[in-house]
Amino acid sequence: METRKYSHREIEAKWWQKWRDEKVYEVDVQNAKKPFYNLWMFPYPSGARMHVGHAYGSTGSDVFGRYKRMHGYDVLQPMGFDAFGIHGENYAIKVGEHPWKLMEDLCNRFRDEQFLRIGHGYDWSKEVRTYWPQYYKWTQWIFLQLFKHGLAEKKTARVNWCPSCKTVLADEQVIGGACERCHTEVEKKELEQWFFKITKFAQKLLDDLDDMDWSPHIKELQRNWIGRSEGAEISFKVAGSDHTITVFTTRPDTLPGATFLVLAPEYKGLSDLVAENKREEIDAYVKTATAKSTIERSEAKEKTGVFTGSYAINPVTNEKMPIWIADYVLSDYGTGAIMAVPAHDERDFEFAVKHGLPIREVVKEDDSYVGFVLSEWSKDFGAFVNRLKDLNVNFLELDEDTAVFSFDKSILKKIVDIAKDYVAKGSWHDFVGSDLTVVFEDGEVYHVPKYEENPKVWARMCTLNPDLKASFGGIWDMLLASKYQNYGKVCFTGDGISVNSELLDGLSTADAKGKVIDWLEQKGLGKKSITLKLRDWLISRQRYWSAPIPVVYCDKCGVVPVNEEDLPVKLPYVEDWKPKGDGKGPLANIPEFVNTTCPKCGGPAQRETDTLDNFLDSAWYFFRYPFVKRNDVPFAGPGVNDADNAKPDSNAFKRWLPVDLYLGGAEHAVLHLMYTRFITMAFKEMGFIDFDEPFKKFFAHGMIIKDGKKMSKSLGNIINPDEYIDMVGADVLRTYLMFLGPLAQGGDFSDSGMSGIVRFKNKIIDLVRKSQEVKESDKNLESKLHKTIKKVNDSIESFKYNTAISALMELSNEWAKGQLSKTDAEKALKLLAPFMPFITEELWQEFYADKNSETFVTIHKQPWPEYDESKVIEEAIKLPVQINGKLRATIIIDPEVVGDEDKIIKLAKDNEVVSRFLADKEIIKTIYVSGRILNFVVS
RNA sequence: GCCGGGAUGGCGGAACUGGUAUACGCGUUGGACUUAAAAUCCAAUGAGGUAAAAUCUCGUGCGGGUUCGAGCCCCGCUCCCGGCACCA
Repeated sequence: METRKYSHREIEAKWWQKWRDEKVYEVDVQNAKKPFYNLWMFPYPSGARMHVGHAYGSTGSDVFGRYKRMHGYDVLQPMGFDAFGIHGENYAIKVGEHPWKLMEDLCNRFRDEQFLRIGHGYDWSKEVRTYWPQYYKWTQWIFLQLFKHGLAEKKTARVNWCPSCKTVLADEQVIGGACERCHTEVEKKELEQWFFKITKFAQKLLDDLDDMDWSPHIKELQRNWIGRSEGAEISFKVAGSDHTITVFTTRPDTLPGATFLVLAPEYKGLSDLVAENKREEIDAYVKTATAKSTIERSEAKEKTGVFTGSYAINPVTNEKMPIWIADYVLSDYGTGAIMAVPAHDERDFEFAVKHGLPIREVVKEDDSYVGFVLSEWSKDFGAFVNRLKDLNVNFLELDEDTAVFSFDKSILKKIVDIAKDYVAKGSWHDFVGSDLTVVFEDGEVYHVPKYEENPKVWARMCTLNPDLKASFGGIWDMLLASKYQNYGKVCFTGDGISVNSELLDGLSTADAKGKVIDWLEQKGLGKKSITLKLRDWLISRQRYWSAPIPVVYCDKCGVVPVNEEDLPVKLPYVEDWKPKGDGKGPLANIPEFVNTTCPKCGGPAQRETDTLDNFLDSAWYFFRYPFVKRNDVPFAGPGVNDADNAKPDSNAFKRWLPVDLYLGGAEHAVLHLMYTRFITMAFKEMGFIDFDEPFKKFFAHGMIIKDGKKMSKSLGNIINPDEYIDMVGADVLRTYLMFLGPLAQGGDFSDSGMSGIVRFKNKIIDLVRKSQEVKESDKNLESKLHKTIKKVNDSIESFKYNTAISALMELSNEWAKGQLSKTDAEKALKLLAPFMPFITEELWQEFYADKNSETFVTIHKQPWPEYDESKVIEEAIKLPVQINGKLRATIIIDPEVVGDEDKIIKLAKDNEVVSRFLADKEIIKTIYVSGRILNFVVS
């Protein structure tokens, strides 16, 4: 057959232009009948081109959108650019261009040279760019709403300062003590800044997660980030003064074991507690400690600290507790002060050992959980050793009363069984070896690693059990001589039974916590309390390329918000926009911007010169897309604009939110995704919307790496999708990327596998062409087609596009050997359309489109093929036959007799191989799983 | 250290609810076509075993367990990836 040439360059350009000109993917938000909001995280341009990672995620989203569109949904797939803010500005500094011009150029290029060519069904008529004034006007409007509702406030706090980016950062934007953008180590500074009160919603942010249809690991990351800890606040009286010190602890049950208090060097009110003769020493310590960075502090090998000279009183024991300051206590978690319980906290323990502070044990490990050797080893000892010798157990006798064993873990079970005999006989209560400690309690087996690896456990065992210490004197002495000697003292951090605690004695940790909290509440000394790691969202930035915070400072009226009708507060175009690092934003140097009049009294006033964190821009952009044409409201919802509700179209508007499906990278789990949830909750609280969560479903796609490493500019291993689009076409690149593995997993980019996709594409072209004259499909091939429809449906819906593609490849392999009718070939073509939008359009237009149609009709809006179970032929089943679980034969059975167990057993027994294996054997049991497997259990 | 996720041929990965492990693709080898190459097509391809076979043995990171039967479930490890990290 003569084959027409399909140049991917030609046809791909032809179709994306056609789609654009015919507005194929534009959605009428007001009149859409079946809305589906399909969102992918818009990118931020921080380089010259998009890389293949963007192509991967966006294709993953587009495939789903196309699938839904062919199911008759009005799929809104908008796109825009998160081009305001620090990442773009840093790039502008690097290339030495003004961000206004640079961002406009970059975004145009991303859109026109990359996104359009890759064949995504984006509705560009709803494009959003966060730096456009018509967009950031509403970002500022949101700030004003939060301010008016008490969700934004200006306060002084110790904040993160990035010396390289020359701005403050939110906690979420500090990764491992370094700036999220430039990886410079951040400093802590005490500054007055604007915050959003995200902590107000902490509990809701946590609770909602339980029922949300989000990738589970993302939910877990958010839970960890919120970091909820339940415990108690306890107040301690300072001896000889009116002061009290309040601490937070998750272990109020250990209060009787608290032997000293430790305050952070930044503790407020510290100077009131310092004894005169200690003042100099303390000042010096505070000075060195605060000069250290967070990283330096956490990496300190030794726990340093200084005694203040003051004492607090332990309310349970009435003993004096020295008050120390030490930099291992963090000022910005809890109350900045702790009660130290060295017996049950490793850090306190280390500190106590170093500074010679008392250690009081108040929790004992529950004996019913771990027990030790109690009885005489001599009893049945020799017999036991003999039995172990047969098992290759290394036996080492330290002295006549002390025995150490080592053995391979593989024989643990056998040793346990032997030892159990002795336990059963009453000879021993437990069994201990040097490799393992095996404890039987109600048949349970516990296991403790080698003492060299876990000396703490051994030290604890010996301390808690004097008998053990006596019988293992050798090991005990070795421990004391070793580097682990510090652990010779008890430091048990788990739950157990309270001891030495008077009112709590004998209670389990959980009960003791409850009881001590009741006791404290009665005495007015404390209460149940919850502490979070999550802190309020710091939104001030001392940078140029962002939306100015819309407030002014008036000498008379104080902090005054800008009137809504005066928005946007425009970011002035200036030549000198680079950050100075003086703690003020570049806007502070522009008098025309700074000097204004007070919106309230009309008097002279100064504008706020900090700008908004760009994460606010992206925290609400999905609200804007459907309503981007509306300049009167940011988005439509019940409370946004009452007048709007009077319009007949308002309901149509509202149907688009929340977003049906959001796809994006996991790297935004605690930044962007937490902020979007907060803003949505704030909108709800302010009455603008009537739902709590922004996305019905969120799916995290994986990352594309190169040779096992992240793609990065510094490694120079960034893959540009453009060259592949040139070389093999967007259809092949898309399908190749989706074929790498499940979408959640990402993949390692290597172009070696791409040739398989090229072959597959060419094969489909040939097959569709050859089917044009075929009137009727082969029955078995039609059956395969319908199985494929089902498989493709299931695979796409669970984002396992790789298996959808492999199912289509299987179909093509069989199709090459048989005939599909012209109509069935169209079905196959449609199944491929989400992956290869261009070639499927080309073929469909050539062979299937109505040439007389006046309007343009596209394959991408054709109905998706229906799965017809009646077309699926039940083929003869190859039934595996096992004997004792081993495959011995497969028998071919008619699908009609699948349910007839007796007949199948007979058939199996007639099989030559089976009968050979069954000869002379007694069948004990026969297991038949209908149509799946037949297993004979024989003697 | 803590919390997640993972480990399957030479490679990327399949495998329904515990039921024939390695689908699909790449690569490799051999063959056809060709003057030749590319492209295309056909065949083989987990390891061992054998003259060749075989439903002969072994095989889903390691050691155990449950089960007629385990890649999948349970217990204990190792390694890799991601996140958090002196968070009381």
